Amino acid sequence: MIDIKFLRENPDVVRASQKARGEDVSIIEKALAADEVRKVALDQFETLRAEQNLLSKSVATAKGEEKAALLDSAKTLAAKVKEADVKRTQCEAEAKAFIMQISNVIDPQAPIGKEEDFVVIENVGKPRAFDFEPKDHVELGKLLGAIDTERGAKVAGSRSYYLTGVGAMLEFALVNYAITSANKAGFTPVIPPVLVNPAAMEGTGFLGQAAENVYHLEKDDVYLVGTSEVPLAAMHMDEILAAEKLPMRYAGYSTCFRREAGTYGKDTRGIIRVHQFDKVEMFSFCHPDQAKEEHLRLLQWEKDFLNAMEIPYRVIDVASGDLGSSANRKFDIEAWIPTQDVYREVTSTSNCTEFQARRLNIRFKDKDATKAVATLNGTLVAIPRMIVAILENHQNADGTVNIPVALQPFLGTKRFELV
RNA sequence: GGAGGGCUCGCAUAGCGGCCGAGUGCACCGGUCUUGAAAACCGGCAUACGAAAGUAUCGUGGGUUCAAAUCCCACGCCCUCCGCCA
Repeated sequence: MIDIKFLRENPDVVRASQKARGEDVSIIEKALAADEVRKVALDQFETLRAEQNLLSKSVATAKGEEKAALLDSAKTLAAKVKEADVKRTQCEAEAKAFIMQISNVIDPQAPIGKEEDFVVIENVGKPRAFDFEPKDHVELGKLLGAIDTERGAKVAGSRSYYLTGVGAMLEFALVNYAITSANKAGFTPVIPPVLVNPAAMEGTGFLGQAAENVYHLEKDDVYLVGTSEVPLAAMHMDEILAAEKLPMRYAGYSTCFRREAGTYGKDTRGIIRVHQFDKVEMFSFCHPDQAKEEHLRLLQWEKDFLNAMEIPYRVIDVASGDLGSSANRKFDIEAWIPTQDVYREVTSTSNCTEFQARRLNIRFKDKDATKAVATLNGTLVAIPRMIVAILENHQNADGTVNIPVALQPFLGTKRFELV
């Protein structure tokens, strides 16, 4: 949710932001108008209510006929108050509905444009030159006994898979390495709930346009999270955090569930796009003035991870049109996938400034006031995509795969052998 | 799944339908006193919107009433017991 005061004072900035995102600009006039109507309705209600409170008090002390007369006028006033109250509630809901539709104001430094208008910030490492025909991760996964997509489909449908043998071990190694390094960097490791209530989902902004990609368990009205960002952000919902404790950083390990609606035919082979996967996610609550720096720190931790995995990648500054509604800037890291001959997104970090915290009502006390904190998130490792990158980039001609040095202690070997 | 009990300002509690946005204790902050501290004493201590007046908030939502923390209904959460269970 954007700051209504900011909107009132800087409608042009918000308008420009909406436009850059390719989103509805007219919503701003509607929101401002509805806000005016809301204020009038609120004022009318409050005036009547004040009158009623006053009158009610005099009823208490009055006696006899005087009391009867007062009661009479109090009754008619009560009806008016009720009417005004209904109207106020209505106007408030309308105004809020408009305001909630407005996305976060983009960072002026974010590139303007559509999905393809991202800016490459840097390239790290060089795509490997193979002196043999590289196999894709599906084939390698079979040879190593690591990935079984056929049985995944048999048992759970498309976009499902089994990680077996070294595939399962590789997940444990990746998670261990990720959590261990995050812990060293000062993150509190967290295993959050993956089944959350509507308030958590709504507050983190996943019930808007993103709703169709979320699994909902109707009978119990709970949701399966698509990322641990949801339970991590909602962890401090309705709390006032101690200013001196900021930034508060958490590394959450959880399963993520995604319906992948509307992606038929996209990445159907392998485990690039799946309904269920595990992920270690970084989440930070920080002072709004620190958000930009914190965002770069999250990006650096992501790069450290990719570097440790010895995988060539590039960092892109995501264009305005491709930002999530809560983010004001987003950096993606894309790993080189040899058999696709392209860079594919493996991690992503977003600066949500105070946008998300305002919805979730997460604040801190400043000298002069209680204000919303800034929230930021970033992927440390999303398992399937990292497995794809490792298998494909570190494969040998015979189908064996070399293990990055950083993971060797967790796996007790330097190479995955054929089964 | 069944049976009970509870949800009030950081914590613990008080609260007759009007004098309750709400008392008390603890904690916390400021001051007096003290070489310093403790104790004692004095004062301050919920949040949001608003320039202010004011309005709203006693788990949440509805209802009764001129008037609800207080009465009624529904839901949520917590606790205890029984059943089931990794």
